[in-house]
Amino acid sequence: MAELTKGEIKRNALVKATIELVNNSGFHAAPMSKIAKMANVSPATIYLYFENKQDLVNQVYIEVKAAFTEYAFESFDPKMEVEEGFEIIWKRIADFKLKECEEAMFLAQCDNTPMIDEPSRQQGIKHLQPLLDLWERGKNEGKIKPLSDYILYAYAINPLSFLMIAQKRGGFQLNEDHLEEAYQSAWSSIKK
Amino acid sequence: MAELTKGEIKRNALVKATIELVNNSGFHAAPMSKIAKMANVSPATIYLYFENKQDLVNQVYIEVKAAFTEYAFESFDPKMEVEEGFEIIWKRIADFKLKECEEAMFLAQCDNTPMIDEPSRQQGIKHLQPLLDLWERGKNEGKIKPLSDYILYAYAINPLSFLMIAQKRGGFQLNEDHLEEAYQSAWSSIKK
DNA sequence: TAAAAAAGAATGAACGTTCATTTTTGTTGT
DNA sequence: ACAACAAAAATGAACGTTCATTCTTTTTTA
Repeated sequence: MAELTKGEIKRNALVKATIELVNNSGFHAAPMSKIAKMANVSPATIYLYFENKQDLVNQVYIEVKAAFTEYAFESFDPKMEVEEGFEIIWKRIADFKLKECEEAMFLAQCDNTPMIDEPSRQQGIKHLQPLLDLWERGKNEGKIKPLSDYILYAYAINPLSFLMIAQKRGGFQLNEDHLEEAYQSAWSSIKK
Repeated sequence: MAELTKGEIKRNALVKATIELVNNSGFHAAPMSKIAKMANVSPATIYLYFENKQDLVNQVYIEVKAAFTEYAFESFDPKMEVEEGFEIIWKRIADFKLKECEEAMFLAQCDNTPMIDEPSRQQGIKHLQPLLDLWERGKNEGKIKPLSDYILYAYAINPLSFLMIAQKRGGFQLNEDHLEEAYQSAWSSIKK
């Protein structure tokens, strides 16, 4: 297994506590003292690993985003056919949003607020490149509508965030059938 | 024209300032003192109109949501054909998100964070009923896929929020062509 | 046993909220 | 029409609290 130093363990606990507190209370009600307590650490210790609160949140965002995209592209190979590649990526993303619900919620919140500073946001976007490349190829091969990447993302990927939040908030339960329906909606809104 | 009392004017200024500050800095960096200053009002005056900061944000949310849905359904008539009704509502919503960008951004932020308390959130959802009714009818008439309202919303309406935020953040410009493409994507993902 | 990591207590700033006054408004009697 | 005045609205300063961050000391590591 991964050899984690004591420092890495503490840092991970801080990251996890930050995600949990920000998810459940929002940035404004996630004070450093609570984050420290939840991570079983002194407030002062946070400053051994992070410059300040903004830096903490930025770093958590970048790391979670990286974990998200790594998960998304894990079984994807750029040599795949466009249809297969998209399906695999889409389903991995759906998987992530359902299984790693806390992380996904955190990303959704960051992506819709001024919580994260601009450089970190840019940094987070970079990892999506393989998907954009796949779409580019799909457009060239006449398999995907020649739409802006923003529109493709809005209709093919982003709806999953909405569904995840709806699920988390109550009532609605996202089951296997729903997921297949959602995938069909996603694909049919971008396929040529 | 509307006869506004001095109090209503002040209250409106407070609402506007809240939206602007929360949009640009987030709840955590929108202190009452700044909201007051931006509304040209003393901090103490806020408490003549709102119980406390949470109440202020809740009320602003409910009011903006009400304005949003009123705008969305303005030219809609429940007796319309399903296709026409949906197109009209969709385009009004798109209009709102582009023209009343500040209000729409505020709603998007509220809908993706724990900023608003649960009762106010529920209150905000109620106004969407005409759209859900239209979908219900569309399903009965075999014109709309028999999907959960959540999924329909996720694919037909919510993508507009993503596009609006992308536009606001930079680079991407949402023009007439984009809008028509987006509408086609929206309709094709829910039509039977 | 020296250096690094961690802790808890301390600090000053900033926050939400309230308080004691002042200003504005609207009503009354003349 | 207006002076007198009570009620309402609005204010700036002040309050107690909480926050992010730092300082000093203790504990752990190597």
